[in-house]
Amino acid sequence: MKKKVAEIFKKHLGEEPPINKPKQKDFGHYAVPVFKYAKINKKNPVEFAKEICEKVKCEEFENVEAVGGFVNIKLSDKFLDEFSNKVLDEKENFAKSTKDESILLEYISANPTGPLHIGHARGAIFGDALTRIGRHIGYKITTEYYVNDAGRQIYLLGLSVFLAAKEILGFEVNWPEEYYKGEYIKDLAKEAIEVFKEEYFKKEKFGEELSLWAKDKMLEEIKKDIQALKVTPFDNWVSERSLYKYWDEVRAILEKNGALYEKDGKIWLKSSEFKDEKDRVVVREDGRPTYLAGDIIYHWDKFKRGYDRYINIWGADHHGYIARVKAAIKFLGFDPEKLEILLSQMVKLLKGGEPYKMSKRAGNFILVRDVVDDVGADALRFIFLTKKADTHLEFDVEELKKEDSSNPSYYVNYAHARIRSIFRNKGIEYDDVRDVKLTNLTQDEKDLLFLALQLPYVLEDAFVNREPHRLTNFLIDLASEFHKFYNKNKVIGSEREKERLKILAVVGSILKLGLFLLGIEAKERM
RNA sequence: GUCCCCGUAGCUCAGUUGGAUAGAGCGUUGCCCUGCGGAGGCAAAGGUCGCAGGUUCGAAUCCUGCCGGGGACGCCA
Repeated sequence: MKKKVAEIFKKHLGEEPPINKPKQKDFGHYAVPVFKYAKINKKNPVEFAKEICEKVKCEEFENVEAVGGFVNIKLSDKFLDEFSNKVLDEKENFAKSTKDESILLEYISANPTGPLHIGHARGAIFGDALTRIGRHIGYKITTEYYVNDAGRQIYLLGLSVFLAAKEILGFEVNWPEEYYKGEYIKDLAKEAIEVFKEEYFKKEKFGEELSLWAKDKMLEEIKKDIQALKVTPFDNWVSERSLYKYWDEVRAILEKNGALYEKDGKIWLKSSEFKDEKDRVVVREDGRPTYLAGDIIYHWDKFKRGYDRYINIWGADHHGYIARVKAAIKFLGFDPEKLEILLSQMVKLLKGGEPYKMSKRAGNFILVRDVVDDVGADALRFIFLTKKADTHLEFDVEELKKEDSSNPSYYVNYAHARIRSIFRNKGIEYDDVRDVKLTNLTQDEKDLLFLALQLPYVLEDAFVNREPHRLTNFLIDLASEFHKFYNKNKVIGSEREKERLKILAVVGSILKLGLFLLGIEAKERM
């Protein structure tokens, strides 16, 4: 719609001008500032706007007028009707598009040493919303979860389960400084006793088999958490452990490119040559590769798979890590510009005004599952998706339980349910009003319809900027416009009943599709 | 000390590659159902957009420097 307008202006200005939303509704649907073009043509902006005005008049526009240095445009009913039919014909396929870009999106990638906590949920929901929106508008997105199933943390997981099992069996246990706490460890320990038998835990030491078993169990839990959050299932699960066999090969490439040197018996990556503060160890004195080595192999593996773009969603606490990974990618001979790292900031959870504290190691973090059980996945998704992912977010779980307007997910759902209720009462469906011609639209009708038809641009905008919250806020706006309209204008029994039903059908379809792309179910009734 | 995020109404936050009189929800106050879902709507009140410069027709938005809040800076992963 916007594109069509831009094309009409292009004929007269030589290029597609910015098409803005006017600040005031009475100015029209679109506003085109012509200051820039007036300057090029050395004319007064006000005069120039008037000139352009005369040139762009056509049947697509009901009215075009110059105000100051702006050209304001009102779209014709015919134009709006055409797009409405498109919405009703295409239904859930509306605003679909095609793109050439292939994207590998890696997100969550939480350590398989415990269930997902609320911070992970934010990244999960953010990633899933991006995936849904991106796929809808045609990006070829592959989703991936990187499983950190190697290293010290996995050992610690095994140790924690081992000691917990000993304690259950009545042995005296000396807990080390660092271990995993929480009920889930005890649950794992109980199960481990059944699987590995009591004898196993009478020994002094445990083997890797216990760690790996516990890791697999945790991974199953994480998969359940992901499901509980209604996240689209991942395409790939990549194991860190399985990558180390390529280390020699990757190391050879790094050496060839002069990325490594030896010092103090360790091998270092010259990451400081690329914006990192200092060089980083990749192989320890004892020959064991560090976590960074694993990540270098992983990104080598990713880039070898040949995607156009790579997106990683990381917790904000990893931001210091970006420079070294990008440096490594450069040393491997790939283009680090293709890797985009999005950070999801901390979530501060409140309950009744009191702050919750989160800690990964301690047992007092907030489990995703608990919150989902408490408020539901939809409400949680909605609240996370109303804010930018890279800013701190604070919310009170009590707010999400409220079934009133203070809870935005109810507000939007209510608008949808209200529309569905109208059609239910009438005993008809959206299709039944598809062929109604929209003519002589009132200002209210136009405003509501026009807003609903913005969805395609909102989707592009939300994805390109990696900001799915733009879609969420759009839906809140649309719901609000609808409520206003409905309060003011009678639908059933009105002389414009058919036209209004068609408009509501469009709004209802858009609300449903928008919610779907956020991974939220649009309710028929509440 | 270095790096990242943030600073907009009492609170939580939007503000679309710089555009017209800066927005929403909550909270406060007052209204609106013989009208289809009042789980709504309308109105009032509430702002030096952290501060100071700069860029230009034009800045909450871009640049620089300060101030304030949060976070990260391992041979942990």
